[in-house]
Amino acid sequence: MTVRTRFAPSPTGYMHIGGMRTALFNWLWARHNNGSFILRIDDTDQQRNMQEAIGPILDAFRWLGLDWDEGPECGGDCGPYYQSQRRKLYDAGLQQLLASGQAYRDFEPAAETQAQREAAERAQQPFVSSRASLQLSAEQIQENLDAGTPHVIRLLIPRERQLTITDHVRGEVTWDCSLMPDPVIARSDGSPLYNFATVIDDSSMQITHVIRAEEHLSNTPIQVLIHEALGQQTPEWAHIPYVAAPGSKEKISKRKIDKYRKSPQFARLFEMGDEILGQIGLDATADALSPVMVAWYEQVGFTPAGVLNGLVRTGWSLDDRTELFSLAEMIEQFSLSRVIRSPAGLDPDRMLNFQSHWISELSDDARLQGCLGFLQRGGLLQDPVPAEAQQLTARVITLAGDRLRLFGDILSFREFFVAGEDYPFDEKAFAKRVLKKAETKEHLAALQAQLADASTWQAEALSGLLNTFLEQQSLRAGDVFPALRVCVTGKGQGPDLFETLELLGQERVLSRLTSSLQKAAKPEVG
RNA sequence: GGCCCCUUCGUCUAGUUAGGCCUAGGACAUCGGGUUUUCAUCCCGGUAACAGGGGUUCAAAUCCCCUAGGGGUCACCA
Repeated sequence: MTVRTRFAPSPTGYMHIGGMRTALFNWLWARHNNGSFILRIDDTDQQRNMQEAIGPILDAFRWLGLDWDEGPECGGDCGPYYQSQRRKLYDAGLQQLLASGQAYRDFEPAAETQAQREAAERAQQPFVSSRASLQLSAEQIQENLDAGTPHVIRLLIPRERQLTITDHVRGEVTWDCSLMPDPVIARSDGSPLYNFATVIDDSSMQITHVIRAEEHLSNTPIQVLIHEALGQQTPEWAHIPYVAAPGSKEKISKRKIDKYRKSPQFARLFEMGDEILGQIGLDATADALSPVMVAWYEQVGFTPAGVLNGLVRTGWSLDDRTELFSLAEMIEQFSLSRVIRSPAGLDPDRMLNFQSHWISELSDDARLQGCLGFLQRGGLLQDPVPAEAQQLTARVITLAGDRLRLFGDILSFREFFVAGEDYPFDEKAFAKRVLKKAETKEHLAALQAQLADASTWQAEALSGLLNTFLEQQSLRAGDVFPALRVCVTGKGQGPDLFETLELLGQERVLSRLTSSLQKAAKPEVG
């Protein structure tokens, strides 16, 4: 039998990082088995702008390169793929259960049921349905129906059952059905509830493996019972642990972003993001854009491979040594049996580490393409990027080397993209490397004269010039190089100085040196 | 509170199914050293864990029991 897995998001308008991990596991299991991956929109209770609500979700899949064989946009043999359009199927299932007596119309007022539930809770007893409506005669039921008395449809739980499932990650899990209330499967307006619609859909879409977060574990006995009542085969189950917030065991949630901002584990990631998002005109404090959302990673310049590797290694491992997985390797190696049982916290440091690895695997051109958009949005490059600006960018990227961990990091090399001095200037570094020793200014002035006379402005020649200068003046590299760097880049450290000078160009180096020396002459100003 | 799940270094994890190869391995983070004009990279090294208590056994991270802690879920949400 071909494996068919599904991911069934409700249209919320964003893609949660934990949900993405669940989707990835489903996708990997399908691909690993040469099966199909289905995307289904669980919108039984939503009535909002669908495009707006599912767009970001589909975008996240597309960005990560996770394709779906059936679902929105592409359709498929088991469509439609929106629950809101599958009402006929649900109604038929409901009729079947009603006819077979495995479900019943419950006319008990909701307030009454609620009161019973509360009473049971107060008495510290498990709550089970009163089933008062089961005592109604056929005539009474018809009268109620004719009178339009509101009622829901409940599944009749077989209370004598002990129900055991064999879960791919939890093993055997057993429930005592005598402790379960009869679940509502259709609202008083006749519309189906999640547990019921899901079962109908999983069955009619021939889903073989339901891989979902463990918060659904308690829904499983109900779903098994519905499958059985309908005479359907049950899919195989795999309840994977939810993704926890860094350094905690709590499910990561978009409602706790303020708390995460203050957590030491998360701090670095937020800082990096804020720095970048601020420069490209996005609101870094918006709840919709945080490391809880997949979109955030794209917006700050993660690569899909980095995010994917991070996700697959939270809650799953191959063995005791393999950390790096390309998408192809994940497909090859993924298995449900090696999913971890306990919740795994999202680890920002490892995310970053995987990201640095995968960005370094990219071709020069891919890195260039990734960075250009950030420079444009940051206002440092025009929209059609002029050829020479592209060349410059490519050279800055090469120079930056592994300092470029995110595409968005290119924005921290602003000094190469502006003609004037509109870039951050590290005053502390300036004070330490330039102002601290009086003679440094003289050295820089002498050096500037030589740089002004330089006829060839290339790294190699500049290296020669600078080293010769050191010899002439009997100085050490540390006496001049760091100072020169601060003067022309505003930074206390960075990539190779000679390459930096070459890329900056003679004109900018000289003018920035001039203004730095002016500044040094009157340090009290500013 | 009921039901269910989980518990190995700071973090992600290997080892638990078939007890001995585990004086518990790896990775990330961290600390120290080396390379480098600085930073980053890279190389070398260090710190650091079987939740607790009882059993069973020649032998337990691994099996059994109890306790504790953490979490999920208890809707006419999904």
